Amino acid sequence: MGASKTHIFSTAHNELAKIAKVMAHPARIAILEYISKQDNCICNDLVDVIGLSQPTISQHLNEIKKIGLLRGTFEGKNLCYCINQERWDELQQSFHLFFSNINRNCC
Amino acid sequence: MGASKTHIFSTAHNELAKIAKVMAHPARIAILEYISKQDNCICNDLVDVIGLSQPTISQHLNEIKKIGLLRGTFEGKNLCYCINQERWDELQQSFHLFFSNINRNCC
DNA sequence: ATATATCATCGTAATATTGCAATATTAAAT
DNA sequence: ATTTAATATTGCAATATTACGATGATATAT
Repeated sequence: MGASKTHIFSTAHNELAKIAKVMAHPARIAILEYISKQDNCICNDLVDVIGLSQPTISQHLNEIKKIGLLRGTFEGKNLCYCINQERWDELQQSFHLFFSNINRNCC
Repeated sequence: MGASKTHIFSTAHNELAKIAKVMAHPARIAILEYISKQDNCICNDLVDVIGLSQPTISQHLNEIKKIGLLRGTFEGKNLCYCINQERWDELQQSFHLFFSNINRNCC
């Protein structure tokens, strides 16, 4: 085995799990936090800030990009990107809904 | 490699990543949602509800337990548990803080 | 006491993730 | 055109995760 049986779960459950998976690594949390606090788009300082190799940072950025959290140009020299705020708000709302939906009468 | 370099990240980043990791699987999202919506503690219906084998469900429950999200007794027959609401609120707050901390002046 | 039901643990196979060195690609600068 | 700087891709090794069958432990029912 080793692969998740995604087909037996609802789209909503798979979606939230996918988002959580991106956040399930301290490097990606650190990257997201760093970018989200910047005044401007950032370019080439993440490798120094985070402390992982350039290929590893690049891979982590790609995971973050996959769920639509980054805006910017991704070609050539001086890649410049920042948080996609609409998407950011969507994710925040997804987690909020998940955690809000609890039955306080239990136990 | 294969293992995360947790030592180079802050405790806060590692903590949030650890929580997200638990949520990074649709089965665990489904389990958490199901339990959190119940009126009473649940016992032996998760295997049927989720659709994974009993050992697999047991493992997922253990992951959820590790971050303190479950309350109840865990030995013998008729295991009975529900959501630890204090911890639930803590996690909600953690995600809320993470997503709130964004600089809206960028780009 | 024995059987039954429920949950945990062990062992194992399949797959995914993490990380980096080496290399490739891209665009600007000289 | 060549060099240089920034990012992406490839390939690989180490480790982690997912899933389940088999088995073990525990408590209730008969």
